[in-house]
Amino acid sequence: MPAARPRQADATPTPRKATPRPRARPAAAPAGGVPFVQAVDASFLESLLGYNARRAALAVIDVFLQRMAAYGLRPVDFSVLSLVVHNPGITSRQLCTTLGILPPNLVNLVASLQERGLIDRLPHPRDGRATGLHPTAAATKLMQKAERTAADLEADVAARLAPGEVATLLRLLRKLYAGD
Amino acid sequence: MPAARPRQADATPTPRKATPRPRARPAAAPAGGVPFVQAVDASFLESLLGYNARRAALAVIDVFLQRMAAYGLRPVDFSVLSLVVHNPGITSRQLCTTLGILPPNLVNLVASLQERGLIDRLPHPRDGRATGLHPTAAATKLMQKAERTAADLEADVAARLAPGEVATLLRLLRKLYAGD
DNA sequence: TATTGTTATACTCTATAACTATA
DNA sequence: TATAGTTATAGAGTATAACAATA
Repeated sequence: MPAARPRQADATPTPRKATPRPRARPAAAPAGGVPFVQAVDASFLESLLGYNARRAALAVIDVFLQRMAAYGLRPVDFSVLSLVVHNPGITSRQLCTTLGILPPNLVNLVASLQERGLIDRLPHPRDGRATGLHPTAAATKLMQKAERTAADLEADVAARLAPGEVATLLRLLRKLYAGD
Repeated sequence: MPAARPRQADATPTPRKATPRPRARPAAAPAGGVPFVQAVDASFLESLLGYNARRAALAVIDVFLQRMAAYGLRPVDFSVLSLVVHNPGITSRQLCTTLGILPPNLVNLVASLQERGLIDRLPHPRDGRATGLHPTAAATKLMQKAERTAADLEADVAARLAPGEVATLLRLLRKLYAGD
């Protein structure tokens, strides 16, 4: 990464003027006037996988966010707790690798869950450098409900698709990021 | 949101102790000892659409980010410029609605593109409150190459899928966020 | 020497309130 | 009054460098 990308820099003073644009395919404008847009044409963007995958992810995650608020869990909290419940003794490093979180950014997240009484931290039995993360009884109970809610949400979203399309979609999505 | 999430606070002293966990399905640990994890089980998360859609989006966008760096364009810059090129005279409001960006966050973005000589701003011919955004010749030239690069990238990603699966994937993704 | 976990820090992204000019 | 654009600002999310303890 080259740095921060300056805001006010300059490089190009932007003199270029406002070429009257003689008759260059007006978007939705009259004859020779300044064109304006009535209906936005986003067809090119909509042809891109990244654009569509991001929009779909945001739509699903938005619903996820709303329903998990009842448990005081953001998506990342849910992900971490789910992994801890299903993998008692998992280390921070393993969480980071699995979820793509950087270690410094996991510290406060885990500390917060510990303060809420959802995670116990015990010395790792094989590696003195590491700390094992263990679900408390409260966490196990909470995640039973939360994962049920997630499954319900999944069913609701699946209702937008035809039977079998959910499995197809999951399979294709996994093929996209497999190996990353 | 309750605030900043305290660092060392306390609230719950986390006494809960380390329940020896008699024989409760050890993740990968021996008999009665503290369990630890050898291979992380992420099967539940991997069954969720949101999780997979997000990972796929991030994987694709990451490649996008790398290749567009050659043009000095982040994904959002590409999206904005693409819409401006295909919709000369589009307004900030129309960009925000199409891309899901909040107006205050578009201001510096557009200003930056204008400083780079890629966008001209002209008064809207029908609405005195609005400003039409127009591509400069440099922007048109740049986006011809950038959109070609995006199409190439699309083909590379599509190589991971069988013929026809890309169309299927796009169709299913759109069904997920349709109406949002 | 390499790795785990941590602190401090900085940059980016996203969100809200409030203001102006025009419709 | 409602909308387009803007400013200022706050809050998440994400990133790097550097350190202590252990492997």
